[in-house]
Amino acid sequence: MGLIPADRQRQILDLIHSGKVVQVQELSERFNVSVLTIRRDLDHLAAEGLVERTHGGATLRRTMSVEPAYTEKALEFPGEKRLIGTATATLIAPGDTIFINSGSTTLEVIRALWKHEITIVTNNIDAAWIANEDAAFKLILVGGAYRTRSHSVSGSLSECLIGNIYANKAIIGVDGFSLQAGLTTPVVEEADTTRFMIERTVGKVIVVAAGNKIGVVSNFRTVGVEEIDTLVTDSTGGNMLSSEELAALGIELIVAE
Amino acid sequence: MGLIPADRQRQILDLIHSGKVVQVQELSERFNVSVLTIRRDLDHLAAEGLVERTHGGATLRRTMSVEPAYTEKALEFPGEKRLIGTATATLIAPGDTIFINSGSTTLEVIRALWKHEITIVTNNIDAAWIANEDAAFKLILVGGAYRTRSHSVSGSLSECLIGNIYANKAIIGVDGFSLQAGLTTPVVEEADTTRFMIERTVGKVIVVAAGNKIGVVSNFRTVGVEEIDTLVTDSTGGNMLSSEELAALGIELIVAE
DNA sequence: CACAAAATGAACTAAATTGAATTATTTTAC
DNA sequence: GTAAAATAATTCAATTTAGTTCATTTTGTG
Repeated sequence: MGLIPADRQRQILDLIHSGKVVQVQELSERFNVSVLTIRRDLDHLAAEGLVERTHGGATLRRTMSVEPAYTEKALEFPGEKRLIGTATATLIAPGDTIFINSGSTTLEVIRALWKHEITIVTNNIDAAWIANEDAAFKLILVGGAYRTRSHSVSGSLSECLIGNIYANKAIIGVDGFSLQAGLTTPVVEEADTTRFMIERTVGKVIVVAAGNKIGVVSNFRTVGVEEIDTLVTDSTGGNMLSSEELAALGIELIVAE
Repeated sequence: MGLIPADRQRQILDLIHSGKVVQVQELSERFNVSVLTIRRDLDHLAAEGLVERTHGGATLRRTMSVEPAYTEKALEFPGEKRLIGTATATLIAPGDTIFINSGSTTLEVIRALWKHEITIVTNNIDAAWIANEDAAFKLILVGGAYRTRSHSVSGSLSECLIGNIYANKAIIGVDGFSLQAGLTTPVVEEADTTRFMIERTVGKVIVVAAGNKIGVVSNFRTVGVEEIDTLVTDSTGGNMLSSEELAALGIELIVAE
């Protein structure tokens, strides 16, 4: 009865994304299939790089050498991202022109900004779905080569448009935030575009990062932490960093909760 | 009492959009047709990139979990536009780099091109929904100010990116096509962007227009008919124009049916 | 009306999924 | 450290689903 493999695997993925560490035994009872079937499901998901297999179950993937598919990431920590979005929106003043790079966290910031009378310049194509006729902000999309995995554009073609704009704030999402290694992402084009945005920003550079990004180092460096003015994170991230240490680097810490 | 295939497939698509996963068995009972027919329906939808087939059913494409309401919206003459899209796709060769402007008809062309190994440069942001990991084309989105109404970008910022590209074909959708007034649209920025695309095209300029656009004159002129090499329209449009008259202007007429 | 094209379903073969039994491996307990 | 328990890998048979080919029905067109 009941479920086809695709459906079962989707539900398992949802469980993992909602924070749980799933166990083979447990899943076997929940779906009324043998442990063998569950094991094969998890192997299948692991082969696609969606989860990380462990003994007795599976967890969220921890290494980030390949760019995760956008929709997988968007489901991680939705509550925290929304809080970060709301907190970040309070830093924005009417009339601002803001660079925002791609990522699910920065998309939440854009969502929180929808009644602000500002100009948003972004390479996050999903911003277009938030900009409807009721949105108060003006949206300028950066052009360039479209990458399916991140729903964003980047590359050298992007720079000719960004080069025509000076913003007075930048909101930057990252895959890794480390005091030693700085801001890092798994895709070199994304790093280039983000760096170029930061260069063209005359005001504050605000980094938004959920707790699972803090202390992480991905493949390509965007800029060092010295370029950063403000870090907005969640309580998990706040516990991993000290306000004093950041203040010494000239970074203001904001914990969204 | 049957449903025509297109209708059934549309309902299946709706089910997938609301419930994420459908099963062949289940659908077979619901629509009172054999599992074989359902399988063929799902294959058909999968061939168009609308769903992802799995064992026992089909799921939403993982790369586009939030489809914009826009595509659900009942379009005018969806059948004719799809025919025009398919007919236009046959004019495109592997390796081509193509400018495509915005509009629902050109979006259908992009949909028909999803398995072509080409480079598409467009200001139609909805193209991002068609470009998923299975799409064969490379997508370059033009940047610029986003207009909610048309889901497109245009304006002076667009031109710096277009100015870096020479395409060997252009596919142009219009709001009005008239032998006297040329190509016209209701938005001046859109006219500018389209004109700039045509200027940067070294090969054929292909206009796609459903029959209801033929003989219509809108507010702003893009270019005159002398700039056009090919017109693709439906049977309604074909009846309103004579091949000979167009040939005298150097325009090839293609009627999609 | 005749004809071509598409849609549908039946019969059959191929492939994938599933679970049981068995053996190997890792983890846990002592 | 070793033994016991749990988890994983392997092989195999049963079941379900998918792919193929063909005949029948429906639809569209001149």
